[in-house]
Amino acid sequence: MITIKDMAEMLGISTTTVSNVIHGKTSEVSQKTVERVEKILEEYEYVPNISARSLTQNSSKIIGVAFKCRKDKYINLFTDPFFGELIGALEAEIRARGYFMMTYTSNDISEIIRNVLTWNVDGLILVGMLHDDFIRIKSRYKNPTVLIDSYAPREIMNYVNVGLEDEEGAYAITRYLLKMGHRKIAFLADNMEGADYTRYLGYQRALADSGLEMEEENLLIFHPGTVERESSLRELYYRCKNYTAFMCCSDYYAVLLMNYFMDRGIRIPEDLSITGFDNNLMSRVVRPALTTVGQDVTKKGRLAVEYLLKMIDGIEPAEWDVKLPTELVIRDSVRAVGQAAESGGEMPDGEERESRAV
Amino acid sequence: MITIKDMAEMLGISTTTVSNVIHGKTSEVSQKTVERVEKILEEYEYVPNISARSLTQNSSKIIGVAFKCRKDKYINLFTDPFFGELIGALEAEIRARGYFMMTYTSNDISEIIRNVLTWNVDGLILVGMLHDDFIRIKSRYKNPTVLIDSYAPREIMNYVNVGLEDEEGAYAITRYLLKMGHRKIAFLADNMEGADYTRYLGYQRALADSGLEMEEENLLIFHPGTVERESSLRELYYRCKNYTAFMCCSDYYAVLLMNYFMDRGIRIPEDLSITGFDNNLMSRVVRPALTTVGQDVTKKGRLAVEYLLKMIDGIEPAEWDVKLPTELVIRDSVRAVGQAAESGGEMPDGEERESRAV
DNA sequence: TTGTATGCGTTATCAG
DNA sequence: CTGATAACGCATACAA
Repeated sequence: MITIKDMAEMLGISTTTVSNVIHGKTSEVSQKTVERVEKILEEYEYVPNISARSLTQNSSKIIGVAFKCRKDKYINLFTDPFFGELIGALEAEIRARGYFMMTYTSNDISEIIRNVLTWNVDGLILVGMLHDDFIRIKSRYKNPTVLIDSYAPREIMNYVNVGLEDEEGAYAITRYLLKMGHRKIAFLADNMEGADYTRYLGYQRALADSGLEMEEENLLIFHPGTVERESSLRELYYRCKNYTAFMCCSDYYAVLLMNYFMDRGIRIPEDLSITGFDNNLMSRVVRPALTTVGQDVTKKGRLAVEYLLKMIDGIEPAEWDVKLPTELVIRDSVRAVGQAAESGGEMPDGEERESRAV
Repeated sequence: MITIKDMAEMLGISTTTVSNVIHGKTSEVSQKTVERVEKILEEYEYVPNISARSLTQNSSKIIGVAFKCRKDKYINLFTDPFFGELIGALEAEIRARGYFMMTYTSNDISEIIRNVLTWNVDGLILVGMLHDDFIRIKSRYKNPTVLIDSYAPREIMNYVNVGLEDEEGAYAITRYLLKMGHRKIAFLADNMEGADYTRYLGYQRALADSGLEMEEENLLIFHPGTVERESSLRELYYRCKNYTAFMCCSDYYAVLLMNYFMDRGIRIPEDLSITGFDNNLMSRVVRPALTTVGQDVTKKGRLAVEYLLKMIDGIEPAEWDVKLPTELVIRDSVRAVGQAAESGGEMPDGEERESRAV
């Protein structure tokens, strides 16, 4: 590893001059020196030492990306296609902009804080954080920060949240189910805060707009990590006769249910309709293909980086709460029932079915 | 951000003493001073500046993880559940050992080299590298390096490869198909090098052990990225009558085929048996659930880090070519045909079917 | 037991 | 146009 000092000595000039050439400040250097320096730069394949640069610049060129995860989901977090795509998008955009990505996955906020401070990262992207987590981080880390999919209150300034139109997405798919004639629609989630709560709001509004009342018994709320248990699934299996459709808050749960039910003789969608949320790889791969609410995860990642870098450059973002649109993705897991079926079960509002492909 | 110097001044002592306390060299410091320093350390929540530390130690505590990807797969790489799980496992292990992970995803090797050198990473984990890539990287980067799933020749020393018993895995699943009475077994892959070639070898050996000849027409080799094209799928659809089973080199291709065929009226496994490779999320989620070859991706990631850190600590690894075992995962995508069917189609060798769950 | 001095590689200031 | 020189934060050899 050759250093600036090495090269300066070899050429018998000062480190300043070499540094100037490296940074393209050629107006301050004679043409001849520039050429000599550039030659040796090439020859020895000089690569700057970022640690040293960070020290003088007080900037690391690192974007920290911190994922808060449940303890039991530790290793598996990125098995979830959503997180996989997100991290891929973040990495691509961060590197395209000349920064480096350092990821921390932990359920221990103070560990995240330590890492972020120790590396003096120029900016921070936070995924899966709750309100309190964010407050704690912000109290120690002062650089620009972007949240992804958080529903933190707006008391704290100097942050941007990049999220999803959860309410509208849930509204759209519930409305679709209603148009297909469904009246007993179960709502399945594993919590009632943040995104899932907002989705619940959309679900409820759609019902109300159709003159339907929210019924307590249609709300199927489990604790995180418990839906996949055999006992939960069995319970859902017994109760599913009460509904004609399940609206699930994630593709994962939808697929889980669908397979459990199908393996036990229930036909989807003939006997029961099911919808998901996210438009994951899974929802495409499964048969019947899942009707779901789509989001552009790649765009979400790209936008998060874009906003963050703007803030790093000292530009105040125009928006503080960016919400990406959702899209109703109609596939094969919902069928028309009752009146809607008799009238031919045609698509409402001219929405078109997606052509099938993995 | 408080520094050692700040604290030394506040206490009226030297930076050396503070530094010693921080590093637990308390034998060299009086009990009283230790306490004073520790108090201020806590109070001001001191966090070391790694850039500065890297500079003096000539070690960054960073493990670089570089993924080589096809240009068109750029962003989507981690959508693949395999890479998702792998990166999760790597990150967890790296951090548990007190290091930091920096990821680079690129199809440009020189970019990867630049990044690795610029950060002076202590060790490097390489995924998806071809032989030439590895040679190039090694010519400039001298620190310990671990390959994952590479089939590079052994000329270069100072590296460990963590891979899979591809040959045995392919042998096992082909043998299983043979026992189930299949004779016309197509082999589907998108290349004929590295892992896929080794799998081909296993496939061939199983046929030979059953006294069967490899037939040219049973080899379905496409170019990378072309299998998913409509034209390729159509071709496979037309040709599939010639076979009773497809052995695919990845779960992804198996699921792709299965859905394409099923959507066109072919029943799986009644009309056609299909097997995959990897035991991905997808293979579990799909119906019929996929019979496949399983591997422990999390363990693979953990082992890679383990070997790398050993080398960083100056310990010569006991093995240079670690191959993790595979496991035959029997689910529902293969049925018994011919004689095997008549004799009841029972499982060979007492292998048991896995109970179904997502 | 504690302190001084030096160097790691880079950049920036300022004087020549 | 060029070059000393100091500074970033930390660790360590050596001196006291």
